[in-house]
Amino acid sequence: MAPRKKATSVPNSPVSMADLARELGVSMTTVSRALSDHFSIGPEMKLKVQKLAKKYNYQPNRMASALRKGQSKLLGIIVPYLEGRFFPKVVRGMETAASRAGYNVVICQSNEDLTHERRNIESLLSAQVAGILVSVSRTTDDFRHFEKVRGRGLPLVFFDRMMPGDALNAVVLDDREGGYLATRHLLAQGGRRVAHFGGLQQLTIYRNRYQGYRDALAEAGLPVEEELTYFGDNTEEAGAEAMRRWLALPNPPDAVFAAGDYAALGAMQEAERQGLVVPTDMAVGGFSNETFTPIAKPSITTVDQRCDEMGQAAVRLLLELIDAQAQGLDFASRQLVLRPELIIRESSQRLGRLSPTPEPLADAAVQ
Amino acid sequence: MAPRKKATSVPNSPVSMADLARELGVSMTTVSRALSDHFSIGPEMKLKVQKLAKKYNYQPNRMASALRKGQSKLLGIIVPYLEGRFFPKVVRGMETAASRAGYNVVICQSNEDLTHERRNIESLLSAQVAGILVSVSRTTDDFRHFEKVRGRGLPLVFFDRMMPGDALNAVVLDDREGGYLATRHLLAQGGRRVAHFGGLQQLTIYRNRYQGYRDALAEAGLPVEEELTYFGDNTEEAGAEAMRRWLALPNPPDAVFAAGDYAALGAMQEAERQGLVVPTDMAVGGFSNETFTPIAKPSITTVDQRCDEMGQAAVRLLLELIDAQAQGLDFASRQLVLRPELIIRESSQRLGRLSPTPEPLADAAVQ
DNA sequence: TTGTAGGCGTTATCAC
DNA sequence: GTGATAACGCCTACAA
Repeated sequence: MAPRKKATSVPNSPVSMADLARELGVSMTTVSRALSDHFSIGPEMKLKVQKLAKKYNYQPNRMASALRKGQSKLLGIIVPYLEGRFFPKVVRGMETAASRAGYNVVICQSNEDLTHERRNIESLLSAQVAGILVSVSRTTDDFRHFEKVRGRGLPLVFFDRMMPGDALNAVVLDDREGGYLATRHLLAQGGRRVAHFGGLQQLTIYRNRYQGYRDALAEAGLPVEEELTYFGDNTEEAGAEAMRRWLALPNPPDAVFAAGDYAALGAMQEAERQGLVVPTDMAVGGFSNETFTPIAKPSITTVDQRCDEMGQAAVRLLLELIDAQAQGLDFASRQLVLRPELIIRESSQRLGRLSPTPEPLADAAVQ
Repeated sequence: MAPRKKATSVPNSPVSMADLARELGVSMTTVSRALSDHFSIGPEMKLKVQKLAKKYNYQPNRMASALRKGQSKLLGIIVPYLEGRFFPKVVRGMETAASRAGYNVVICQSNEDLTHERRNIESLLSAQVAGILVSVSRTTDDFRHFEKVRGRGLPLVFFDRMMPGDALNAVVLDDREGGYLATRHLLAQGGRRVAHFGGLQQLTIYRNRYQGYRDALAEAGLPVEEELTYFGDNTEEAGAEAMRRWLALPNPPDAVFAAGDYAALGAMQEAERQGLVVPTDMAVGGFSNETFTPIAKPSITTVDQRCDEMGQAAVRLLLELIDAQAQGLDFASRQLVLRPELIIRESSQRLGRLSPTPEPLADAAVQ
């Protein structure tokens, strides 16, 4: 039996196509077609149906439609976490783009954990999402769950962090370019010995930022010195620890490019604790344009990741895939690469003047 | 006909209960019951079914189940926006609690706009969510769309910002208490004339923070002076503007409690630009514990909103409502009030010592 | 303890 | 142009 409550207990019970059909004395087919603007329905009939639908505030039952079509109006999103600035901003862009196209987004967090990530995939498959957007967990070294998604013919788009391979759809930042721009800038500001705080090298994004660093050094004819590189988690403590090691060297660096803003901040603070002046004695550049970077004193030079664009682009790509698949077309896999933006602030500016008024925060919010 | 692709194009096509039933030579009923651990099924049969389900990696089609039961495993969330620290953190807590209970969350942004909010509601109703969590848009002054949700018998929980009325389920912060604690602290630090930067007074949260401010003044036997209050958006510029006005007074304040951290920061920076020393000449307290507050120099005293708890508590309340409704029980509406936490930092500490080492960032993240 | 059958709301196919 | 009907996958009242 239908588990729905009696009409008495639920006054505004949802209206179904059958209700409209009955009231108009036509068949459900007609109603369905009129609502989806099918060509075979006469214009005056269409109008009648649509007016009644509006009157009763008819909302199609998406579950029923999804069941019938094997295709819902839901997009699944898997992010490693929802802290910091990056992922919330990307998700924000995704939700905006999705809702413009009449889709809703379902969010899952993998907590940087493979097991969670697998469960997230199952859960989204079970929810019959029309496609999945995923930024791969840091600890993921087995990618069969993603293969399974593709095996089911479900469109899949990676963003920011992708699995290895070529035949993938993805939207990523040109992290190498970001590392290159930041390092070149530090060199241009008179850096002679530029150190690098690198993220964990399992993640492509961090390998690429490191590569950009090396490219910039190579371009300047400088060697990559092992003692000037440190790899760790992007945290203040790790950044401070790296700086302590560097300052204990016989020939310490005079600039540092950190692959993350938290590490940059920690390194900067440690340098100041040890009596150095930033940027004069030690220029600092970070990565991610975290909310605090324009506020820190000195404000921190960093690389912006175009979060919103990334989210919107990923959704657009996914919707194209869904469309193509609905039409039975083959779709060559595509990788979009967004260009990062170097944001120069006080922590790296040795030459030229500092801007007299600090720039306003990008993220100002009312809450 | 079934719109699904042929088996050749989709090798790992999803397995249905009918498939399992056929393979085992039993009825779908048996399979269905075995999978939901129904008492009427023998243990060895249960085992057989569950093993086969595992073998084929059977995932129930939630759309079908939802359609049948009139009840999905989706929770709808409406937030005004996904920027800043607060809402992403709350959503994070919601997703965590929801996924523990086997639910997925669907996110919508209202962009602080009534029209969007109405559309969000329609969209979630259409998606057949099992319940809705909403933080009301700032511009919303018509609440019929929420009444409609309740009219449909769909559980509704407000968080942080609720609509007016009593018979509501909600999880909110005790904003009055937060304002009171912050102001009392500023007075205890020797503030004689404490100013207040207030948010837009349409929102209850800001009215309550203002009320807390007045309560603390009253307790200290001080009057509320109109020239010491300023209302505006929580932005750096507005904070700076307020401070400019106050410093132009014949008898300027020596402390300020801002209902938002961005305004607190702006006010603090403006005071420093005018040559005052924070906290000695001007003590500053904010609200929200934004990511930048521990990093600013001086670090900013603020009120933490227990975001994660709020998200989790809201989901727990919603799930209770869903449960109660499934059992046909009546559920007295309930309002949970979370106690805020005053976080004392450098911007307000005139007495006692400043902590020698700055605390680590709460939000350190790897991205 | 297990099976049969009907229906949730929508849409695609076929017939008129 | 329009209508009747079957099916999507699951759940459950009822029968056996």
